[in-house]
Amino acid sequence: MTEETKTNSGEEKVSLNFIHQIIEEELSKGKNAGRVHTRFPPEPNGYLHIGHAKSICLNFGTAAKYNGLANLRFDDTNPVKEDTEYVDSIMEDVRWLGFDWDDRLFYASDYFDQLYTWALQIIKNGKAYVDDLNAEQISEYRGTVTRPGKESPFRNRSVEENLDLFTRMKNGEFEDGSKVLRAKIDMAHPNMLMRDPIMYRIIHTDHHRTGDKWCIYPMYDYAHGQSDYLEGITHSICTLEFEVHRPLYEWYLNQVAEGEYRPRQIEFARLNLTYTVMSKRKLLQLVNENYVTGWDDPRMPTICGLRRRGYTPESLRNFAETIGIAKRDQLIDVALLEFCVREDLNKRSNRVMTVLNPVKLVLDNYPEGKVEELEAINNPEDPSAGYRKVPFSKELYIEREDFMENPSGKFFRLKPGGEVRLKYAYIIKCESVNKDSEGNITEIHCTYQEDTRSGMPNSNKKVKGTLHWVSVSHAVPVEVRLYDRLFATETPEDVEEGHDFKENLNPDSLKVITAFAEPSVAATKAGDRFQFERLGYFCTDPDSTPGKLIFNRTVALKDTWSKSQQQ
RNA sequence: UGUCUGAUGGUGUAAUUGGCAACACGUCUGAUUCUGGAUCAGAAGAGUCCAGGUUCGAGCCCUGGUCGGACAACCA
Repeated sequence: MTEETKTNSGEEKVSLNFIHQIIEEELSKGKNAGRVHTRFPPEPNGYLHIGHAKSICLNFGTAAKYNGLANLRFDDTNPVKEDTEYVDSIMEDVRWLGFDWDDRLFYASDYFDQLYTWALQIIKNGKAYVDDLNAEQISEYRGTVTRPGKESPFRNRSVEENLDLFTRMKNGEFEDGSKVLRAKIDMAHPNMLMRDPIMYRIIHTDHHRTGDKWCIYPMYDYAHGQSDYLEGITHSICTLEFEVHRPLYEWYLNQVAEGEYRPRQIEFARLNLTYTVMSKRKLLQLVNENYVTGWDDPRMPTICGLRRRGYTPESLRNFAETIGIAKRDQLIDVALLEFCVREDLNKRSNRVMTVLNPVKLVLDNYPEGKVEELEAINNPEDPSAGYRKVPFSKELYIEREDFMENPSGKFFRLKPGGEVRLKYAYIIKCESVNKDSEGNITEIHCTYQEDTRSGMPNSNKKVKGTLHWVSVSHAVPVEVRLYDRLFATETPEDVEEGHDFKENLNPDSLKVITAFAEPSVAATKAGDRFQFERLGYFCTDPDSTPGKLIFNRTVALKDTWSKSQQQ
């Protein structure tokens, strides 16, 4: 918890992240007339992931905290990479996370006319020129980090010639790559980005919004700050890799902005998670090469993947709040994310009994054909969730792992001669087991004590273990997709020369099994969330149909028993 | 090598004009429990990258190092 820490007196001691400290300092000086306005500016060229969620929470959260506004703006300045498919998914994801931009939906492409006009003005001021050098030459002329660049032979064209050439670029007279508009700054600048950066390039490609109206498109650096300026953004929050861009951001602004007001760029550290990759390029590779089923594969760190996995928006927002905002590189243990979902799901999801790896258990002294409808609590954390009935009969399934023939002392589930409680039902005692020719247990035979049923006089009797179960004749076979971490190593992107991050994929990241669920799940619809008692949190997959129910494991329950067994 | 930037328990984030290094996760005890979950109580774990300096007092200020990250696309 970073933003609020309770003191003993119960008052809130406020501890601000560095961005909020900056804002409060500015506010106290009356900067921007107390206005706080942020924006989330994705390029619509891919799906949003949990790193974006951090940024969304920061931008929208900051605006909300200071009674300000947050815009959604698509940074769509490169038509060859962008598509409306992504625009739609991004809007869906931001909304799903619980944020709203009201009527403040913008596109950098909304500003193409204004940007063009400003470019003309910058040319007139002698601060930009049309360069005929090709890409290779430009890169050559730019020099290196240790060696200054040299000026292009076209750098000193007259304003008139530049104006003429730029207009003709816009009119489509030149081919892609034949000319660019560059800012005239300093070819020897220690910051490479300031060595006459490109403002416009020629791309004869239809834009997903402006169609064929333009064949010249502004570069990120030229478009971004001006877009911020046009929208009245006060704090332009971005990730650390843009730190080097800040002088350029400010340079462009100073070419066109009037008056006092300037948006301010502030950078924070992007999110890295253990056992996952976050780079768009690598995620795309996983999709294209079919290592996952798509962008919304429940193992993906994308927002749509996490949604399908069963994560809640609340858990993601809480996660973002918990990890905080700072400038040092962060590698967050994915276990913290898992903690955040469990914490949320524990409070909100109804319990249900499902047996994943069944073994048959027969109650020898229970009447043949008898069925009892036992009352089960839907959610012990939420009394208002009520009760349901679960059928109980002579033949049941329990988890194979819940029985051991020769257990160690610490095992307090079912063992020969031992007693356990069947949840909501009776205390039973193991009498014998049947095995097949290979020695595998096929049936466990038990006796039950009638007066130990939940709620009955002798039900207080103490036993160490309580098992979940499902009645064989009432069980609903369901498909369960057991998801685990996609990668087997903590930092899958760290690979030695000649190796590929995909070698670090976890071969067991998905196991599909058929399980037996209690009949109450029959009415489930996609997106429903459950706790399968003693196993974990699961949600109904969109592939699920009434005839074939499919559940995804969101995350297993915290399991100190199996952890202690592994050691 | 240039510029920018950062360094606080295992992880992440705090520490207000310099004043007992705190919170969460994780770990370990114990209590409780019809989920080996949850809940409750408690404990261990850093002396703040290093070396100097200023000061009654430095995580914070100063000087010099060390180590990490970002940047050399007509991507964003």
